[in-house]
Amino acid sequence: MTITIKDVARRAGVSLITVSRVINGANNVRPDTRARVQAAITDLQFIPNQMASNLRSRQSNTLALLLPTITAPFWTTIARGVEDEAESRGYSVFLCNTDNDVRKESRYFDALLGYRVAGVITVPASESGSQLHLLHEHRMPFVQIHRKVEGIEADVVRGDSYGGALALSTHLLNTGGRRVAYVGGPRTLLNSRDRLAGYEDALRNAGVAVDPALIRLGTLEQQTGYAIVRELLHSGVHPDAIFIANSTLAVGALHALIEVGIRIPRDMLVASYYDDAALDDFSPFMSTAIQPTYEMGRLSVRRLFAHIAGDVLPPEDLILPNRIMIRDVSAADRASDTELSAR
Amino acid sequence: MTITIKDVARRAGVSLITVSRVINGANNVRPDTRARVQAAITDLQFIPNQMASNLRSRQSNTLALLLPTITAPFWTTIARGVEDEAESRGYSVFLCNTDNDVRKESRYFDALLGYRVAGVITVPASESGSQLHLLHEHRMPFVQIHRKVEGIEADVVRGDSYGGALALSTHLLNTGGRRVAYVGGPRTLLNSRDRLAGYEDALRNAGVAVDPALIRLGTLEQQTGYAIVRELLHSGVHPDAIFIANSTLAVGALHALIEVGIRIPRDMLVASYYDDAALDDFSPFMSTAIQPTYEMGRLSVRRLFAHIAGDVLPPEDLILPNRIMIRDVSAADRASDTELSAR
DNA sequence: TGCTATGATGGTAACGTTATCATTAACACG
DNA sequence: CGTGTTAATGATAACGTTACCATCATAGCA
Repeated sequence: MTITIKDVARRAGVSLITVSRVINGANNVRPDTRARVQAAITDLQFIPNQMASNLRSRQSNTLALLLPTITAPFWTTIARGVEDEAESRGYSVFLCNTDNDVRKESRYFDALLGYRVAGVITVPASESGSQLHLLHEHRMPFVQIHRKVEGIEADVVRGDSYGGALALSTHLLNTGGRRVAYVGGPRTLLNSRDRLAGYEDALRNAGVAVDPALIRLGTLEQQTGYAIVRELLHSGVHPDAIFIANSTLAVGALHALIEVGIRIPRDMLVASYYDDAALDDFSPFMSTAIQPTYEMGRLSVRRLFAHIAGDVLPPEDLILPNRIMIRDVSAADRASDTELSAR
Repeated sequence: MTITIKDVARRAGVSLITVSRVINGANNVRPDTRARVQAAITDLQFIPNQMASNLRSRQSNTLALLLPTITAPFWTTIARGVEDEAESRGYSVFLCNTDNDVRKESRYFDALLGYRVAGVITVPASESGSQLHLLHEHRMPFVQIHRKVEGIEADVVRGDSYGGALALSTHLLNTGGRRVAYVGGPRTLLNSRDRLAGYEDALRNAGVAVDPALIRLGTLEQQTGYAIVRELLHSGVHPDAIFIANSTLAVGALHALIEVGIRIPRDMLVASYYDDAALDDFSPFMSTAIQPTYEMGRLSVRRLFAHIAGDVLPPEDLILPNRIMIRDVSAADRASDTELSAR
């Protein structure tokens, strides 16, 4: 029914093996033989069966990429980086959407192991509950992006959360912030911890005491950002600046600020992690840290290929710098504003 | 090296076939035998080799989904629908990102044919240049979403562009619009044509002449929406309402309106196709048509499975209704506004 | 008791490709 | 001219699973 290598061989008047050699670009085939085989392949519209090839050769030219969701630019830009780098090496990418659900993630792990993909790049669905050890146990090469599962000794590629938070927090302090609030994710996430540490160190470096009342942590949802900022404004702690450590939280936070009529940067200095360039217009006077998502994707593939090639590399934290965009007014501009701490 | 069905069989004291039966849920295995095999599978952490299984059974439990890009909610919501429906039937989905590039798309077609996936769901990269006939020639079942390739007689699942455009245009006319402009995509796209037809019929139904000067078509980019609206405002045709037939164009168009200081709906009635719910706040007074992306994904999988099952169905256009959100002020409110056609 | 129907299990070949080794021809060299 | 070396090609087995058919035990029934 379907065309096989056998049909091609018969038509070209050679053996199966010679066809196989042509397909795989072996160099020990006479040019005219190669041409005859190529012609037969074209004539018959032959497309080699990857299943059979992978089975026999015990190899695969497919990678898998697991992402928490494919509806946010942060993740999809990573996917672009992964795909481009993989494609340049002749590999296809199996894209999987975990929805941050460790059970869905586990099902994908099973499927990927079943398909014997060459390697896996994953943003773990959870830093504590992910069954990443499954991959280890089956000797499946893998690289983590952005998150790091506890107890797993393996590579992680991620942005420099500590550095980004330090830079933005320092900037807020330099431009007049004196009571700088922190709105961020839970301590259970590596990047959230690092960002909090960057914030705290910025305060310490500036000789400003860390006030626990100004530090608000919550889940990484828009709703949460909104709720936290509303509470912050009504709690009587009177922040004059806010550092928001996550892009999704920031959207909610900005809504809360706008709703109450707070003007940025006149009434409140704001700096934030911000991963969706499309939303830039939303916040023209907010300094931001942007993660190198595309590069994270590419680097993780490069690292993965080293493992696939069999290189024995000690597990590493590969940290890429964030892009810091300074966009609010200078301290001088703001100092002239008498409504400084009105709220 | 890797664990195979053979190892499981030896450990459980049964033949290969019995293990295979257990894996595939055959019902003619004694419960205690089944339990022994299950135990052996668990002990050995055996994961069946899908390559071998697919090769021998000439079947696959994998579908492919090709999308123009994965960085826009419109497409990714389709992906959700496809994945959910596929998963409920025990199928995995190979997600592919064509970037609207027919060459990239062709490479994916080759890969998918090579992997002998069970079927393909695709948003063609182009309605004229896509090599969709490749799938036909290789008897690969497929369903198109949103776009329809010329000369290909096959199913298409899409939103009711004509109906959506008719409804919104009619609404603009009903709420006081008299010179309703049309901003939309090129006539080369099926949905763009349908939307233009809906707009024109709305005018005809209302007894309003179609003025070519008010109809502006362009590429589906934000930039284009911006440029078109600026030109429209400076061209002297004085529209008092605009129907924007595409979500991406709408973002640019709104920027242009805001920039010039036009207030919606006071100075200009606006209605638009709008597929990104996240941007809703951007346009609180704009009526919108929202496409049933999730359902489009699910329906296309259901249709695809009918083909995979071997049902012979005549090619069909499966058109799903859009959700129409009416959100601008009423005609009465607006009529009292003396600045009606100031610009 | 003998016969058939049914359920449980197994043996062997096959899916379409590539790994491994073998074979042949061509050629260089002393 | 014989020998060794290399290039081109082929034969066969194997990858890990399932299709197909066979076998055997058990039970039901006349």
